[in-house]
Amino acid sequence: MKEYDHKKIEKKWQTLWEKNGIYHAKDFSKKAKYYSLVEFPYPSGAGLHIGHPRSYTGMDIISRKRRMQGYNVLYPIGWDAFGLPTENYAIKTGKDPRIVTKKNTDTFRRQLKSIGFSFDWSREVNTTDPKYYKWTQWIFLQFLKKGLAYKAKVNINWCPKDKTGLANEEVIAGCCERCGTPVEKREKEQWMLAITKYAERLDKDLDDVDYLPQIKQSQRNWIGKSEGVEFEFKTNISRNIKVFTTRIDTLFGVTYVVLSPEHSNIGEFLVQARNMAEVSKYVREAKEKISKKDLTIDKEKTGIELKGTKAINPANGEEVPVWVGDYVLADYGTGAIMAVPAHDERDFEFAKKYGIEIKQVVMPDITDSKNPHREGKESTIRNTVHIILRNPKKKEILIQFLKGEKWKGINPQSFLIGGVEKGESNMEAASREIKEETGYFNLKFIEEIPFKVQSKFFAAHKDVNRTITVNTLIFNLINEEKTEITEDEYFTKDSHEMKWIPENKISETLTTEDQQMIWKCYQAGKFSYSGAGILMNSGKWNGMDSETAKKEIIKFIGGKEKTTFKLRDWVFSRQRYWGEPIPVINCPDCGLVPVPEKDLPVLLPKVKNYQPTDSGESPLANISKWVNVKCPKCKGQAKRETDTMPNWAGSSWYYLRYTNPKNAKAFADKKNLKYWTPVDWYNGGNEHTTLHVLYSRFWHKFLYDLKLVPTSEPYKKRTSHGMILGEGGVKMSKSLGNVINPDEIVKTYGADTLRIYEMFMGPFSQSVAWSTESIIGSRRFIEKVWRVGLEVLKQKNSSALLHPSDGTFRLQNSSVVKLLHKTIKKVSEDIEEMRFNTAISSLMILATEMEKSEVSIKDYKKFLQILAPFAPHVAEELWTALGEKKSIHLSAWPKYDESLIKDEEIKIAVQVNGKVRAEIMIGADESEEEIKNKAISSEGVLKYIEGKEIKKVIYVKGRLINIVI
RNA sequence: GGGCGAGUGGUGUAAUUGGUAAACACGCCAGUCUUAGGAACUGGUGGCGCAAGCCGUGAGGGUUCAAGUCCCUCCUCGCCCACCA
Repeated sequence: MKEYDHKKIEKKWQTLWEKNGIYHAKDFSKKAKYYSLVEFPYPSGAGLHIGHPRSYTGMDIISRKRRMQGYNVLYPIGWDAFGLPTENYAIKTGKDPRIVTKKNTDTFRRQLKSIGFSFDWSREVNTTDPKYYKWTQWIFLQFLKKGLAYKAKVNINWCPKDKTGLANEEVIAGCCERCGTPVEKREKEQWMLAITKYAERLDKDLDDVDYLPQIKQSQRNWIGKSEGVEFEFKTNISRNIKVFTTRIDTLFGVTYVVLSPEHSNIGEFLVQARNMAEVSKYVREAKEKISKKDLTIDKEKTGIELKGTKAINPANGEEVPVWVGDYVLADYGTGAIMAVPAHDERDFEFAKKYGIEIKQVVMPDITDSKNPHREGKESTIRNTVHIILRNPKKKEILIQFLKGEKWKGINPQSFLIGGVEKGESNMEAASREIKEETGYFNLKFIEEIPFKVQSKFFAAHKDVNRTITVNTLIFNLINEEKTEITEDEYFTKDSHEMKWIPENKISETLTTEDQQMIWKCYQAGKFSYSGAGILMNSGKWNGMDSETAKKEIIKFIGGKEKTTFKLRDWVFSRQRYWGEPIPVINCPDCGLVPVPEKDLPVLLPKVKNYQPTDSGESPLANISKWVNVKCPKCKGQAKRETDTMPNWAGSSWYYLRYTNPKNAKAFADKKNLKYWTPVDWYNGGNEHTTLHVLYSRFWHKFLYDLKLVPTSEPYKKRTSHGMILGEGGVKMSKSLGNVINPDEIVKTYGADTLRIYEMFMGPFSQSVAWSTESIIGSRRFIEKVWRVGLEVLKQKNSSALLHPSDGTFRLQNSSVVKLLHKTIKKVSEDIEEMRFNTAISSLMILATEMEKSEVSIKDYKKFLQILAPFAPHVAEELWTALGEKKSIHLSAWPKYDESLIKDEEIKIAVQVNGKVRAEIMIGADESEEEIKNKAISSEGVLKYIEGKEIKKVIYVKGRLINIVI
């Protein structure tokens, strides 16, 4: 053994590990099981992305550590191989996607193996394998049986470029997630999965899983649960209007009702309107606009009144006008709303635009600091400006500026330059200073300018923290050393709305006045208030708080309490070739007939042309031999369903298949599922938290209800990793030419270096920019480990240096041993928290120390063991060179010795008034008194405290001493 | 507009959760080795200052013996969602 030759070593061990099957998970082993999972990759033609190994190494480290801790670990891998890129490639080249997929998975497999992941390759799955998708189809049939898969004519999101329907989740800002083309709305018959039936549970059960808080939050937001009331407005025409609201307490403030242009019964309403022609025209145009969903168009709300139609408020019998407006969504709630402009910002905007009445019915509680008031609209209020200046140089500029003409109308009330004097509040100091400097203080100008009322106003003065903040605009001007501002600068929308926010944290006296002003503005209808409060103008409910009033009013009008969700049913069909065929037969007599289970899988036939059709049918529709079948029920002529499933289908249950991948009788045997599920730890990309994770939780719950899986949740714990960006922090992309090929890195630096580098480059959950320049550091570290290994080997071969009794090296340095045990502790803990970067840094420190001093074989081996999950090849090589026969990855994770972690002598810092002046050494069991005395009399400190009175001495155990004089 | 998160050396970042800011690594500088270049190793490397020392975690303020960390105001950036009644 001489040179560190990564190529030789890595190849050798990868082959041996595979041959010995050391990473194979054993079904039903008596050991405790541990199921760690990473998202299986989509095998694209570009090969493995440099980001893949990040997630995989992270979970590999955890899996390896678990094995060493004695668990029976399942760490599987497979291919999520159905999908558009492969299909598009097939269209372009005419190659069979099966062949393309085979080629791609071969590449991916080779690449993954070259990095030395401890996957159990014997359990590899592939979603495009008929033996796999047979069960995807089978699960679909169960959905169908339970009525959760259904066909419906829906307005779907249609991508004109990919020529396929998209789920809401696949539409990003109105564009196709894959190709960025603006999405159109098309009415089509589609297969749907009723995920909304599970919305409540998908939301609630998040309480019981260990997901990162952000992940839970975004799932919750996506599900979008909100509790409210559904009730009807009677009208003077033949049809009532059903609405949904979460703010029934504002019912008396309803001044109009709005229907969505896409409301299902819009036709009946418009024919009865006096201005029918106009309304129909509006509805047509609005629909058009919505269908384009072009987000570059301004989002101003538009609408038209249905002349002659009146809705009757069930609370007080008042008649209010009925409108059609494009800000009301057809597919949320009932497609119609009660509009309360005084208490809803959108209604407010609309009412202002069309001159509809605004009626306040909720009084904000302006003394309640916890008032959840959100935001208001433009209003007017006296402007006060408060300034603190620390820099005396800027003072002159400010004073000049204040004296300028432009500023005359809006004199600041106060500003502060030198700081607060004893016994003076900031306000007082400011008053004094401005008076001294400008003489302006006694002048009180009141100018009304628009501003945006903010919640802080209502919360204002409870917590009197007398901070006075610089008005940003002035501050900027001062910083730029200007003495004038132009008309434009002053009157830009920006400076008013964003910057002229009057200070709210000033004093009790001011805020009270402000509050009165706000109240006046509010009553004058200058802004809307959407928080809770006390009811007014609401008949017998006056004086009641919002929450109680809600309950009472529901009772009174007989509304139905209802929970709605933003989550929509899942559009499950795609008019594409490369997906699982939906196993259904359309019979003219029997209707939709499921393919009998014994006939599964419905194989995806070979076609000549993969091009999707403009009519929106899958290329499968052209294969008459495949399409035309006998109806399983009546044996008559029938046709196969030609839609395929989206690629989320196969990935919704793949983790179940790993437990029993070759089972031909079921998607997995119950015994296997019982042993292995749930997944103990699942790591994946952030982008999948609202799609894949939610979908698979839905499938899992469904299977749980059928008693086919033993747990109600699939994943016990979910974490996510950050992306790897290109050099300089931009996205890695072909067009930018900054894509890193993992093969190259493995070739020149080795798999261990790549693994160490990817784990060391930054916090695991955060995005980090790739830097080829920096990799060398990780390589140097491994070489250092190697050098130390060679030294240790020399010891082994010269027994003269060893104690015959226990084989420890004679010259062993006790501080290295201590460091080793500290490092074992730190690495063990860091791995659990996925703080791989700091774990590696402590391994680096230890390696450096070991190189400097002597280390025993025994201790060096412990070091190798904690290094092994990170750099498995080099650790294994050195481990065996030291005479071990069994793989290091099957050895027991080292324990640290508690007694070796404690230091007898600690270095602590001595501060005087918070500044470090000296360092002293103290014994671990010295008393506080002794330590304090030592600190006070230490050199370095004396000159600072000489002749001063010591007020206080603070001792922080094992850290520092602060002497206050 | 809403939600989540983040601002620390030339760079990636660390900081025992309020206790010596910059650990570890890249880069850079110097030295050793080398015909040379490179590699490797050793040392140095926040700013100002000859020095003692002072300043320093996006800006300003507050609380504290002590603030990167807590509180308030503001600015900037990233991600996700976006008329969800």
